[in-house]
Amino acid sequence: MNTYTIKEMREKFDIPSSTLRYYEEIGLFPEVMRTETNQRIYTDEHIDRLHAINCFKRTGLPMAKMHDFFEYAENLPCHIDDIIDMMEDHEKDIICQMEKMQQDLDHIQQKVRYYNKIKTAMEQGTPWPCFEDC
Amino acid sequence: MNTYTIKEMREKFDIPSSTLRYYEEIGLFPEVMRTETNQRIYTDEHIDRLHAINCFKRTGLPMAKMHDFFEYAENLPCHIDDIIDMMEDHEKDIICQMEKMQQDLDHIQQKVRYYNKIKTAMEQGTPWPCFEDC
DNA sequence: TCTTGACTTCAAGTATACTTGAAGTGTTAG
DNA sequence: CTAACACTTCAAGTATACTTGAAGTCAAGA
Repeated sequence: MNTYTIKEMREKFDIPSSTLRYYEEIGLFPEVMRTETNQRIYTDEHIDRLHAINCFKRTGLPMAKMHDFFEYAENLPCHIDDIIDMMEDHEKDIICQMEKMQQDLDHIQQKVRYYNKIKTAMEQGTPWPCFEDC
Repeated sequence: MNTYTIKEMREKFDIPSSTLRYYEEIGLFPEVMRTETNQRIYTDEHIDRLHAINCFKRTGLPMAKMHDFFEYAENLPCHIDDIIDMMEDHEKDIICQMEKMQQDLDHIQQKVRYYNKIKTAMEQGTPWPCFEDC
């Protein structure tokens, strides 16, 4: 099993050490071992956990729910239905977010086209397009 | 031009009135007119603005940048390049978010499959699958 | 050995985006 | 006409997710 210092962790994930200590403090991390001089030693388990946290974070799962998730995962026999429900709900939520995100992207691209047309019109002195033209 | 009370606005967008007042306070809204008794009157311009704010918000554009955007849009001849840059950057950012979101969705779907396999194994008393099986 | 820098704890501070409360004015149904 | 409720302002409070600072310990090179 590989081990990592806090420096290696922060460099691997490009996050401040304070964030790693914070995640530990709020109980998002499995127990972190220490050297004889009290410095943190992380393992591959922490690497996996941090990947999961980042995935959940990017997809908008609040930390309180991540906390529940990791608790369920540590006691699967009692919480198999809870964890499945949570993940299926989150899956639906992400799909919903992606659909909205696609629509929002369409709107932004429409704006890009519109303002580029205006720029062209400004440079050539032709009349301004209206927004509906896009 | 249609007009709307604060009640109509909050029902149309399903947001609290306080949010509408807040957006106005921080300058995200065009001037809001009042009745003789000082109550706010919104117009279609505010409807459009609120749609834009929601689109920007969902795609992670901070309010400070929305503020700049609306300022640029009100003075296009000076800021046509700024507004195009901002929208093209935001477009790239959204595309990047969508790619990550798709990967994150894959991970979540993998978890859903994995925990469902475990549930089946639990019910049938067969050995637990390992995570790599998914 | 000294000094520079990294680590530690713990408490307090910050950023973003609102939300709530108090105190007052206006509006409407019975 | 009064009760109940919606609106107003302004200041202060809240939630989430960290970040920073102070004070101290530890480590490694000149």
